[in-house]
Amino acid sequence: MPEGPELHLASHFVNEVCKGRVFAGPIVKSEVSTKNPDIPWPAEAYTISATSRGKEVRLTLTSTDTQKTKSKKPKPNESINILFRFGMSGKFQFTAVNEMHKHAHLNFFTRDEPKQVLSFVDYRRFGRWEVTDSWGADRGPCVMFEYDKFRDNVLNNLKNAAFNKPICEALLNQKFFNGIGNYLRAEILYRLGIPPFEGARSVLEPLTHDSKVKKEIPDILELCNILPHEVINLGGKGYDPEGRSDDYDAFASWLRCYYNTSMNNMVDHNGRTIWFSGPAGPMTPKEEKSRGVIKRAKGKKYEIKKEEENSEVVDTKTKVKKPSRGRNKKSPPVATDKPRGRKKLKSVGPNNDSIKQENRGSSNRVTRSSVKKTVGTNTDLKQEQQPRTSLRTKKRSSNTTQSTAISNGISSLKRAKTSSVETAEMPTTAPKPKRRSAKGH
DNA sequence: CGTCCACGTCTAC
DNA sequence: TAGACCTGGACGG
Repeated sequence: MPEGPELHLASHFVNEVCKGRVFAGPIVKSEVSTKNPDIPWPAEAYTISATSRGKEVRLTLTSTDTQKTKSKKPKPNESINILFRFGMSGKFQFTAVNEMHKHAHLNFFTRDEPKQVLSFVDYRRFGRWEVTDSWGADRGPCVMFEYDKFRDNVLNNLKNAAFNKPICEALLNQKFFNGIGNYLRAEILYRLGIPPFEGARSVLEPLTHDSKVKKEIPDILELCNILPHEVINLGGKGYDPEGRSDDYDAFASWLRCYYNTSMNNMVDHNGRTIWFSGPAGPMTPKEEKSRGVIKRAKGKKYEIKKEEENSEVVDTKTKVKKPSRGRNKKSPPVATDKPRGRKKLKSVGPNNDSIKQENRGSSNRVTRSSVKKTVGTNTDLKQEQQPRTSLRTKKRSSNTTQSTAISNGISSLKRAKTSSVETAEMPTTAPKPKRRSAKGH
């Protein structure tokens, strides 16, 4: 659930399910959760509410005890805050006690029967929590709900080394772009036709002398606010591959670039995949690596599209060196499978020269990928075993999806100052996912 | 059964 | 700037 919109939706979800409910008893941590702290909270009864800021969610537990106890129990109205970061897979769920998720790592139980539980579920366990009243010290203002401060923080600090990097990498720096993640950076740059490896400073510098004149096209900082709000307003849970629910289609359709096989992708200097259209830009990594993707046609059967003309390809067999640094990619958020039939892409913005579209008609969904690597020069790598490793890539593309509901660029130009979301998300219960997603072969 | 990849940080060389 | 940290789905063999 992890980018700004998902964190915000999660806090909204917590507020919805906790409304009018009283919790009680020990807050239980899972056995395997060893890196995160226990939460000592001996209240007889308490309520739970939540707020979010960028990629963090804060739960506030407030005692509803009435007696001024003598012990160390909290006094009436006394509260504590627990700050959460979701890692790659964190989310909140509210279920019956007997339906607790296998990876529920921090659990808050209701006082009344039938007992239910608010759980922080995080199967990869990259998520973290701590008892603190402050937001992450190294994180900037929220791109969604502290827009003015966010904008000032960026434009007043362009000398910072963080902006020496390509714009696509600077966008993941939470010190300045708190709430932007991998899919949002791709969508933001795509809508403006900005090459991902254009220097961050050169992209942002012009905004410092912006005339207060009203612009037709939102600039990149405005999109950092607008796009997350668009996701919030879709009515679903935001990014959630597991959530093959009906409301996920809206999100899948909203994505125009990320994981869209008709787009290009490249591994950035931090090993993360950036999806884009058009030229990569001047700060493109030396060894341009892209990830391959295999799309699965409806029925099954996939095609591979590869390319990379020059450079030699290292075949998979030849493994390559070191354990990859944990970068990875997974299955599809899935590009929207669009109604095929020629569509015209539209990318908003000024220069959308790019946008290549070779979309012809078929539609497909992205699924896994394969690998290969294109090496410019030799640099061969060596391989070792070790835990996971990998390196190599391939590329392919196809069509599909694409602009989707092209609601044309910036649909909403308004930047909500406060939350306006509605619709709770998060299934109240999650039957175990289990086996593959339908579609038997 | 082995490889790759996934919405993100963290921290050691 | 590499790994580490984790689980698991989708593929390939």
